[in-house]
This record gives sequence, structure tokens and C-alpha cells, in this order.
Amino acid sequence: MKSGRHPQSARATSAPGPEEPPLPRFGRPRDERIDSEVVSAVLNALKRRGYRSVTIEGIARQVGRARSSLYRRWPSKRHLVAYAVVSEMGDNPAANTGHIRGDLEAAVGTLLRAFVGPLGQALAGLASDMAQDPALASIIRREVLAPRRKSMREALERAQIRGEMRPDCDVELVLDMLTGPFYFRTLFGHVRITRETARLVVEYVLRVVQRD
Amino acid sequence: MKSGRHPQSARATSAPGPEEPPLPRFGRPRDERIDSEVVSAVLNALKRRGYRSVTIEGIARQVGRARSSLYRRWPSKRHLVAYAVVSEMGDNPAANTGHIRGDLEAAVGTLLRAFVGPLGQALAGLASDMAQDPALASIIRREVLAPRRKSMREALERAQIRGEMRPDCDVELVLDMLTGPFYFRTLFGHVRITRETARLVVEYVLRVVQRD
DNA sequence: TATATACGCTACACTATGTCTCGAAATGAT
DNA sequence: ATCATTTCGAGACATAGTGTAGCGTATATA
Repeated sequence: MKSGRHPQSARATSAPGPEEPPLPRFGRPRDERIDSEVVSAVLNALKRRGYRSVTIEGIARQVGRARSSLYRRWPSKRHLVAYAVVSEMGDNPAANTGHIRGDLEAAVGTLLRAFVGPLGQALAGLASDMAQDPALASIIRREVLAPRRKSMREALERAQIRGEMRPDCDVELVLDMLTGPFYFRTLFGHVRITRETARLVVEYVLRVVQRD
Repeated sequence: MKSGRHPQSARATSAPGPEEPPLPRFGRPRDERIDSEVVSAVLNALKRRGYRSVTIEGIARQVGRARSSLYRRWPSKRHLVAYAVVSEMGDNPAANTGHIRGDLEAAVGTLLRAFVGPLGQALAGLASDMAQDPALASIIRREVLAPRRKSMREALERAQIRGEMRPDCDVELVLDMLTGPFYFRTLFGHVRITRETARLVVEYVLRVVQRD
């Protein structure tokens, strides 16, 4: 990363993807359609053919744009896919139903919907690249994982205040036991994820956190 | 895969890697040292530089062997890495301490040891390729995941017979909540895995499965 | 000795990456 | 209108890895 053409890689605290160049008041403006065309092409390709067969070259060909127009926006395939996934994931689950069970059900429901879409496919590839590129890993953690964990963490904290929950829980581990099965099953494909999975996970986590 | 040079890809029920060619009584025998040199080089590279920078070419160069000698044994990088991981993982954890807590502690202890080694790094890359190559995925599930799950499943069944456990548990989900956090944390790196993690996971799973 | 295989080496076709340069098009400022 | 600036599309380029094939040589069994 030498040039300043890719703001998202220069500014460590920003989201991945094509932000406005810092002062884009001069010159020909970017064609916004390219951004959305590319992102949806990436998501489609992820869904149909998996992460690995997604290539900058292939995507460019598919949307009928020049490869350089993609490199102008994303420094690498990693960043492109990360951006696509993050935008698809939307902002977050969150829920405040007034009781812990409802909040957990909402959170897990969001997970369930996410993992039956193309995102499951993307995850595996992303995991691979995250292992290799620490910068990308922290982007994904910050933009995808952290917001979701935050809202779930807050739900647990509310439960603690209401006294629905024993006070000595390791919240991070509880979150991992709540969401881990979804990621785990998606990555390894050893067991199907169903609505029943979601229901039972909530049930079991409640056994963990509720007072005796 | 057109030729019969790679037995592990032809016989769907076999393990990945360089098995003896069906009738290797004629001709120059394989140099066993190449196998072990390559496998340990792969594990080393996985540990130091991550999955993606492991290349057939690079490994061959590193161990001072011809690339063709690797292709003679493994049809692709996927298969090579899968084989390396499977052989490193060894056979399985298993434990029969007579009570559920001891069995779970043993199983989780094995996981803990595995994930602090180079295997954690390997996992992410493997997950990616598994998403892409269903044949590889089933090899990994069969050779890595299944044996471990089997021994843990048996531990739970023993507990059920002893009456230490409520009878209506979804065993598969319990296994996912037991082991998922290790895989999940390794892949995403959002929380460190420690001995305390292992201890608490057992604690929490016990709350899930034990009778009221 | 005949047969069969593994070894190291080289060449090949293929694909993708990421960088670069170019002329043309599109914009805001002067 | 002209200039500065930036994007667009197109293509060249160096780099690197994949997987296949063919060759002469080495090493085993029968």
C-alpha cells in the first residue's frame, strides 16, 4: 500500500471499501453504479461458486468494467470481498424486548438469517484471508463481529441489571457459545443449521447464565 | 483428477495423502523422507506464514526436492495441507475417567493443546478450501472432526447411562457449544484462548447438560 | 536382464495478481 | 472557454503459482 488511492487501507479506523477520496471536488466523479454492480456481482459469485473462484478479473469481466476501475476502489480481492460482506451484513441485530430470552432470540434470529444467505460461503474464504492479513482481520472484527457482539453484550448487561442473570458470567465466552455454533457449522458443514438450532441455542445459553 | 496416481483422491473412503500405490513391488520405492520433510515443512510454513503463503513450489524449494515429487503424492495444495494437518492431529482425544466432568476436561484439554500449535493457522485456510472443494471438506470432516466428536459423543452417552445428564439433550449442539468457541476464536481472533477458557467451557456445558 | 517405478529437471499452457501508462470523458474552478 | 483534476476503459507488463507432460537417470523386484 504505497499510494493514497485507497483511503480505507490508509485510515486504520475507517471501514473497508470505496470511501469518497478525501477532497473529490475536482475531476470526473466516480460512477456509483460500478460500486453497486461490483458488490452484488461479488455476493452472487460468492453464493454460487464460493470465495476462491471470485477473482477481480472475473468480476470485472462480468460487470463489463475495466479491471483498473476495481483496483481504484479496492486494493485487493480481500478488501473487495470484505467490503461486500460488510455492506450486506447491514448494521446490526440489537433488540430490547425487556427480557433476556427475547433479546437472545432476536440476536440468534439475525444470525440464522445471515447464515442461510451467501454470507456463509463468504465466511470461509474470509476466515482464510483474515488468518493471513492482520489488517483485514481487524477490519472484519471491527465492522462485522464487534457491532453484533456489542448489541448482544448489552442485552446481557441489561439482564444482569434486571437480576435475570447470575453476576459471575464470562460474557465473552457466553457470546462465543451463543454464536459459535453458527460459524462453526457453517465453516465445517458437519451439521445443518435450522430454526430448531437457533431455538435450542437460546435455551442452552439460558441454562448457563440464569441463576440457580 | 484423471490419473490413478493419487490413490487418496480416487478412493473416496480413504484418508488423504500418500498411501502406498496399490502394488508397489516393482520399481524404485518412494523416498519416505520426502513425505516427512514435506509435511513438517508445511506445518512450519503454516505456523510462520499462514496458509495462503504455503505453495507447492515454495515447499519443494525449501526441502530441496522436485515439484513433481510432491505432485506425485498429492494432487493439489488442498490435499497436501489436509494431509499434513491430519497427521499432526494424530488419532484422537478420548478419555474415560468415570465421570462426565473428567471426560469433558480431557476432551477440551486436547483441543486446547491443538489450537495453540500451528494447527490453528492451518484451520482458517482449510476452512476456505473446504468451502470450495466438497471432497476435501468431507475428508477433513471424516478424518479430523468426526473422530474427535465421536469420542466426545461417547463420553456424553456414558454420562447419560450413569444418570449424570438429562436425557433430552441435543448432543450435536452440545458438542458444538463445547468445541465451537475454540474454532471460532481461532478463526476470528477476537478473544484469546487460555486455560481458563477451557475450564469455563466445561463448567458452562455442565450447566447445560446436568439435571436440574 | 527385463520390467516398473521414483527421482530431478525442464518446458509448457494457463490463470490471476498488482502496477503502470495512455487517450478520452466528465467535472469544478477561473 | 480553458485549465486542473479525476475517472474511465484498454492494454502492456512483470511476477508468481498451478497442474500436466516428457526426459534421462536411479533403484527396486522378478
